[in-house]
Amino acid sequence: MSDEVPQSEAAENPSHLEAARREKLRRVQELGHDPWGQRFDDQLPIGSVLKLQEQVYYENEAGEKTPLPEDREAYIAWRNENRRVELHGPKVRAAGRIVLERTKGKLIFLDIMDWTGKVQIFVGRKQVGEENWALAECMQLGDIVGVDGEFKLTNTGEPTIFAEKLHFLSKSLETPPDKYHGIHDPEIRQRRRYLDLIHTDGVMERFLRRSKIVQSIRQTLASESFVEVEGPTLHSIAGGAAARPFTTHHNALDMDLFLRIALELHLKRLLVGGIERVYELGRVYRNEGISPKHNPEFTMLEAYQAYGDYRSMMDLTEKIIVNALEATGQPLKVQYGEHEIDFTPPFERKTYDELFLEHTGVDPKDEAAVAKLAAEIGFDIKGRHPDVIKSDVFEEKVEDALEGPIFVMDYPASICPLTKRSQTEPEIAERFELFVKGMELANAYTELNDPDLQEQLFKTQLEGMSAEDSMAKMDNDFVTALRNAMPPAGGLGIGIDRLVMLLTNATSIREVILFPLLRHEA
RNA sequence: GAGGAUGUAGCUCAGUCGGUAGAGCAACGGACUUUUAAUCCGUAGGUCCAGGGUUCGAGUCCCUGCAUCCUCACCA
Repeated sequence: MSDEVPQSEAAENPSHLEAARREKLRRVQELGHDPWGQRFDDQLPIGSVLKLQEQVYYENEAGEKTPLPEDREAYIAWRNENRRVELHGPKVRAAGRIVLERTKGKLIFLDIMDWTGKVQIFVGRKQVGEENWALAECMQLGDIVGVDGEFKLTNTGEPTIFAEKLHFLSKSLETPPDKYHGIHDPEIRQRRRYLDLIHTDGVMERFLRRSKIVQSIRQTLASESFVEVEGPTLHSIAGGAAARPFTTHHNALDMDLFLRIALELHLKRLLVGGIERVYELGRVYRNEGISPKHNPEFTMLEAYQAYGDYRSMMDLTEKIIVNALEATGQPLKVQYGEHEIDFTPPFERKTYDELFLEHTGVDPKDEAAVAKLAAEIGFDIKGRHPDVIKSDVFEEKVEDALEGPIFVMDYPASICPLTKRSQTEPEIAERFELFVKGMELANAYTELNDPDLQEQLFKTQLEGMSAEDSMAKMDNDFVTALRNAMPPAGGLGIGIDRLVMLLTNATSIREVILFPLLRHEA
């Protein structure tokens, strides 16, 4: 490196904390080591290292290999009586980030952490020699280092790798957060998720668990012969749900486009095309408010099964959730905040009307009574469709009260423009929503496959409902697809982030999304 | 979009009635060969979120803006 190499602004004008770190970096280079490290083979995950503890032994007076007292107290007592006895343990190589450092004279204790665990490293000046000692003196909190050594116990019974050779793997130029308190500022936790993953207990576990849940869902669907596909995220008509879309533009085609708000309409086209069990697990985008339960981009599962109906989707929903619990090593009754959620199947199943009556005391079929109740709550009822009014009351009085898990079945048909009507009661749509802790977790229909009715419903804008609030957006291309015969089918949507919230005991959706949307930094 | 809370050293936080900016951790120098949030001695580190106002004097009081969190609204 010559002096003419341009340096970053930070390098030219470092804080005293950074200057100290750059000085250590320089000394690592002086010692002939690469501060940014090299490929490091054959290292054992720290979690696996810790499992080797039972292999630690000593030789008794007869020269026989003897295991150590298992109990830590007993070991310490034994050790105090037998300080001179040499311990033997397996040779290991490990790598990780330094999260704690204690120096004691010519000793350095480092705690290094990888994504499987944390282990202590003992560096004794006499034991490792001057070269390694000099390198160890350059190691700071936040640096990533490797070690070769013998895995055994200290006098206090701490499982420890006794360093024989040290490796510098990557230098941190930034000072890590408080080693005891970590990061409390939720803004830093979200903007700099890497620090959160390192320093906040449970964060790594939660995101690894999210991955396991998603993996399990794919397995469950595969075992039911569903095929995963990828539909377009750029739509010319943002249909399939009631939400405001994000808008964007394609320059070469000079074409306004929307980011998808649902997966539905393209998956149903594939049902027409003969992919009889099809699903997509992907991101959708809704230009709506942000809350502990809402992020502008979130992950959705939608699955469609030819020749099924909404009842088939209830069974599938239960399977997906129960398997996800099993895959993450959880019981069917999970703790969520102060409460317990019992996911033991079958989940409770009740109709919309039953629940309406139960929670309001008003007969849902009595339009006048429902309207009166809505007016009492404070809803504007003028010029609005009776079912829209009923739906408002339902959301206000019933949904939040549903502890669940409960399948709410049979919605008013007029608010479900993509759903097949009940054969016996045409004013009822074969639709369910799964509620848990007042949160809508899943939504499913017997899919409407009558192209004429679909076209008619797309045209019908319910009174008092804005275009954005309506799921009914004319999509001629989709209607044309239906004209080619879509098999009768069940369809299911599950909000993956919310499922992960429930299965990882998170109260905010931002705790289960790695990089939630934030405004520009102040 | 509305209301409330918060914003001080790299991190976690104090800061009284408006009167020269504080601690712990981290950093730097030193002591210590089985420590573990190690300990002890010493040193350094600040655009008090930003801008304006009141005042002899503002981290503190007032106004505006920005960001985060919470509640509500919209939504899944």
